[in-house]
Amino acid sequence: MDNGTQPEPDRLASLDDDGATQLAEMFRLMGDPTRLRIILDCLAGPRSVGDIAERLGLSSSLVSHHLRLLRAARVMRGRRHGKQVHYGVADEHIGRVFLDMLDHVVEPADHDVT
Amino acid sequence: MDNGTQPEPDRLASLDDDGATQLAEMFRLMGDPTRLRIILDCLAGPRSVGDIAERLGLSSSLVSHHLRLLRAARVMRGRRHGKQVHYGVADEHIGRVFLDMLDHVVEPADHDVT
DNA sequence: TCCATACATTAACATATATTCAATTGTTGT
DNA sequence: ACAACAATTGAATATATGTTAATGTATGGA
Repeated sequence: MDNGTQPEPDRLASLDDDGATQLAEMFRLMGDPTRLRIILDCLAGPRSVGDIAERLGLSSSLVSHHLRLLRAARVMRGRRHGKQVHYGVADEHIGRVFLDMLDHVVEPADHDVT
Repeated sequence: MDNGTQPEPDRLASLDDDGATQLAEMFRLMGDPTRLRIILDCLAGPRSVGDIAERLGLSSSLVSHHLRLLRAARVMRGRRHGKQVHYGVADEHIGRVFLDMLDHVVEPADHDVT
């Protein structure tokens, strides 16, 4: 493994500061354990707020607060089904992001600093 | 587009709370605009702290501070070259994560809530 | 060895964010 | 219309986080 100079497409290099901020906003949303657990729970399929709350041991209020943020950022989507609102992940890119990140986390150490 | 029930591998569903926290930690690191810009700048190739600072218009101190966090999380790696330390992205998964997220951000709206 | 450079670390401060509790809105069934 | 359940919202607070500035530590040259 060389880890050389230009291994990735340069769509990223061409990102202006504004685009970077937008990206960061997304990552920030997933950077909270509670929110992440909510997302992960819904990856398997749409769930109601109450269900999520119960399964994860959180208050409905808290779940709803987080979902509002995720909704606003189009990470998740809600649909009414009778009394309940079922939430699911907005698109498949989101799932990919998690899988790649998971690969990174799992990856063996191999880091010497200096 | 159906956005159905099980579109993603279930490696994610099998994540325990601890794994979720670990993932979240990674995302949190990328959730800061300054840090993200630092990472993006280094995606094209290893750079010294001073270079990064100058190119992004930040103080060396600030850059160093952020790099320490990124180093600790194995997102970035540093190598001494004489007086300077050149930083680069730790592995290629990281680059992928950005690209997928970029796709998500770019994706057209298509969201109706309720 | 002495000095200047390049980076790292620490501590202090300001800001932002997650969480809880209470009140409210919306929906279904009687 | 009323009661019961579900979800949302708002305000208050505790905690966490980013940023800055000051100090410390290696490195390379004279």
